[in-house]
Amino acid sequence: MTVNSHPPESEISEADMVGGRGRLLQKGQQTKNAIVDAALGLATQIGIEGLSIGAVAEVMQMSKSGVFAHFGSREELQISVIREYHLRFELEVFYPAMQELRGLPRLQALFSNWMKRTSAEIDSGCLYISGAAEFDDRPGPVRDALASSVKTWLSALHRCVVQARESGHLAVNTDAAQMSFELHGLILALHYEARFLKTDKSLDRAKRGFEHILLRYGAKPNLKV
Amino acid sequence: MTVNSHPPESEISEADMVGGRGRLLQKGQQTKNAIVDAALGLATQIGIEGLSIGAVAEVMQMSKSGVFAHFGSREELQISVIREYHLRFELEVFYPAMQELRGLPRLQALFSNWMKRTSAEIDSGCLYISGAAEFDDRPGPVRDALASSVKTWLSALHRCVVQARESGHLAVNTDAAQMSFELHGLILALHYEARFLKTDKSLDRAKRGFEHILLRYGAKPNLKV
DNA sequence: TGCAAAATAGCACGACCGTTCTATTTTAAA
DNA sequence: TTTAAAATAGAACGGTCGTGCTATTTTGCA
Repeated sequence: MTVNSHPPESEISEADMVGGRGRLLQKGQQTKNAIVDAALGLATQIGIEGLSIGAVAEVMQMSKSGVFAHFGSREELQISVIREYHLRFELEVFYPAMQELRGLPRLQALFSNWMKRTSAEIDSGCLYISGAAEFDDRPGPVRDALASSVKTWLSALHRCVVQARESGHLAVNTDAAQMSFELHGLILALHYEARFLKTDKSLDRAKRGFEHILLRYGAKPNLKV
Repeated sequence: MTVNSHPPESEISEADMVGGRGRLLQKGQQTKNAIVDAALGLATQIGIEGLSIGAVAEVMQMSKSGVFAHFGSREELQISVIREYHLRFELEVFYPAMQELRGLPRLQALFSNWMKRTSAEIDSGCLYISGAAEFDDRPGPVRDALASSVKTWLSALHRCVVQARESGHLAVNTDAAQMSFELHGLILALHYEARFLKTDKSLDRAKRGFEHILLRYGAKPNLKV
């Protein structure tokens, strides 16, 4: 087999083979990425705490020790999964919204993307929500990584609300922290009722709740939702 | 030792010794109640799924098989814990609110009790919330018991909103399901931010959110919160 | 092509899990 | 007080877990 020939049975996609600066990744890094990807898929189903190296190894068709060697501990694997989730959340929810105009349009895009991500993936829950329930009483580095990611995201949301107020899109006396809290609640209710209770129309409820909150904080209803 | 003498080292309280109709409970039933109590304490900390017979046995200072014999399976223990939680939730949140006048006063009491229960217990989370995250992808009798309890409670909330509307305390066009959804979101956000993120002022945020929702649905602001 | 280094497999260990079986103790009624 | 039943303990089983150790294979560079 020559150097640049394609390995015939590789399940690794092209995208996994190039790093941030276009350099070809070593085999080990590719595998590690694939493991994290598989582990994330498992974690969104059975939870971060339920994540086991054996289960990941089975999905990867690797030995336990082979998987283990990439992380050195289960905790490090869990943290890697959280970091990966953070990246995807940014990519799917945050960055696209940044394309929108500062202020209300951006806030609407942010919330809309957030809702989509929360409700659309039927078979994979939100790690930020399930993880919070699992680790609210369990101190340690996993909890820290999780809380740090969540806080980063909630701060971004808060900042977006402040910008909307300062752009004149919301009432000048808008309490940004209060509004963020209420928005967060809508997402949590959407996740709870759609995913656990299987209530239909939950997405519509969240959308209408969003409109109610916008009205309360003085948004001009001249923009589409 | 005579028949009616107090066992000197018993940790079982007087209340555990009488059943619903005042009949003295058999020893086995007392022990079972104590086990469920201990298991509930554990479950609120480490989750229903994390609940292990060995851990319960250690708390109870009993053997694993001794604990096991009362339930026949771990699943049955988990379901017993959920049922006990349901009873306490009713006792603490639902029944006291039923003392209030039908309509807005009762709705306010219901939500206030709910908030208190959600936020006050710092070291013990809400089983309905943590359980939802654990079992949203895991079918089976435990999930069914959990979902059934939650639905019972949410139905009671919904009914209370309908009564408030029909009593003229809320706007006639109030969408009770929508309002319930939004109230649920506030509680979830309170739980998330107070318990996981340790954000202070979360209780105030929930209270203010409640006022916002009341205003939106046309409640006369003539009643204390 | 050869060779050091990286990646992976295989195995074993101790710990905990739920569960079963059997023996022992405790209870409650006769 | 006797006695059958209920409650509990103890040991053991097969399973999975995370992790360490030691081979073996694979990789990538000189």
